[in-house]
This record gives sequence, structure tokens and C-alpha cells, in this order.
Amino acid sequence: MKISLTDREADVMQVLWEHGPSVVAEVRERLSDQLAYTTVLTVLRTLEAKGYVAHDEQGRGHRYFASVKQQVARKSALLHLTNKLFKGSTELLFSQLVSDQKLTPDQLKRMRKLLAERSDEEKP
Amino acid sequence: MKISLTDREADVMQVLWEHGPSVVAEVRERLSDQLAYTTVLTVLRTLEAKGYVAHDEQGRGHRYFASVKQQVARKSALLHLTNKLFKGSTELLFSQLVSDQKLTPDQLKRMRKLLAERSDEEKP
DNA sequence: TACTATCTACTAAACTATTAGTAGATGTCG
DNA sequence: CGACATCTACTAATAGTTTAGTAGATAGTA
Repeated sequence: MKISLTDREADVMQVLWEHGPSVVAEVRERLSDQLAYTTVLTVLRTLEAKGYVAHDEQGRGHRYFASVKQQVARKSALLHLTNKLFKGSTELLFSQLVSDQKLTPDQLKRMRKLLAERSDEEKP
Repeated sequence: MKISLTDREADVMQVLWEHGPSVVAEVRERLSDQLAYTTVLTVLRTLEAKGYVAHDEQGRGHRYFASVKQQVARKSALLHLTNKLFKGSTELLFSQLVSDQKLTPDQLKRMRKLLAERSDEEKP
């Protein structure tokens, strides 16, 4: 599934993924930027129109929740970035990631571990 | 440096990075989508206004070239994606990358190698 | 020299993104 | 019950994105 989130939409989705089903006021509180109540509502409604969010009735209001998995959105965004700036090559992106000077030895160690675990799966 | 490219801008930058300084017609030919000459010109002028592209005079026309490095644009885009969808965690992004089922054993092997090389640098 | 092709600069239309206000419904509390 | 708060739906203004047309300059060609 292809998921395309704008910056602000990503902020809101992040809240829903992290905190689960939320009413507008809760989403609003958890956003780092100070937005009007109606602004948050508009973003949620946009997300719902796009099919990334749904809602249940909650008293007089709505309780919104993500209807797409975070993992799927992440994968989709990575694929898009890979195609747009890395000629569709995951390895090229990976290489850029690894060459980042700001990675600590600890991070590198954990990355090696992740890769080793994945590699093991490849040997049945 | 923070670089933010729209999808179409990324397409054009890709041509300039790959083929070097180009006139409008050359950029146009190398784009996979069929766009009007003036459309390509407009994108180039937008990129120039944003400071990502510059041009020299070439006969009666202009020869455009990237004024930012591809590596810098890639890093900037990765940072942005990391912040928006991966809570600012490179490791989280890395993990998503590695868990992608579509990676071939060969790709994994090359990735391990890249990481090993980088790890060596960490041991002085 | 006059015609034609090519090129830039300007304009513009359609669409998306972002933010927020207003109106009207509904529920709560004194 | 009535005032007040809260909520959704609708509207809207502004800015950015994408695409392309038109006008006018310029240079090559018959």
C-alpha cells in the first residue's frame, strides 16, 4: 500500500500510533506545535478522507485512530525516498546512512547486530 | 545545510547530478515524464531561486548545474524522514530497512560489508 | 533581409497543504 | 431551564507545487 503523508499529517499520525485512539483535544495536547483546535480537527478529517485514520463515536465527539500500520507508512516513505533521491537503490541509501559521521560506535554496534540477526534468518 | 526538494525538483536535480551541467532541452530529454519545455525551465528557475542550482551563459541560452552536493541533499532528506516518521532515530530507520523482506542475500552481504568497513574506521 | 526555430521571462490556472474562523448542534452545571 | 462550554461541519485565506501558455528577444538559414 502506498501511503503519502505531509509533514503535519505525519505529526498527527505519530500521536495516534504512539498513544492509540485519541479525541481531538488529546491529539492537540500531544503535538509539539501549538495549533488551534479546529486545525487539528481539519488534519484528522483530511487523514480520514485519505483513508489513513478512522473514528468511533465517543459521547458527543469522535475518537480517532490510525487505520494504517506505522510500519507500512514507514516502509512506504522509505520506498519513496529511495526512488526519489537514491535511484531506487536501498543499498545506496544504506551506504549514506552508514557513512554518517555522527553515528556513535555504540550505534554501529547495534546496527551490526541487527544485520547479523537478519542474516541468520537467511540461512535456513 | 537544510535542503528540501519537492518530488519534481528531485527529478530535475537527479539529472543535473548524474549528467552534469545541462541546458533545458537536455534536462527535459532525460526526465522520465513528458513535460513541456517551459515546465522544465520553470522548475529549474525555482531551484535556482531556492539556491540549489545556478547557471552559466551558453550561447543564447543557459546551462544549469547543481550548486548543492547530492550527498548533502540525501543526508538532509534522510534526516527529515528520520525526524518525521522514525522519532529521530537512525537506528529505527535502519531496523526498518533491514527487516524489509525484499532484500536479497546478496544485498545483505554487501550491507554487512559496508558496515564492517565503517566499523573498522572506528578502531584507530 | 525576412522567416523560422529557440530561448528566457512573465503570467496563470489547477491543485494541495496549512492554518484557523464561524455557525450550529449538543451536552453540562448551577 | 438557561447560560456556557465543547464539538463537528463548513468555509476560507494564504502559501507552495505543478504544469504550461504567451510575448518578446535572438540567432541561424534560405
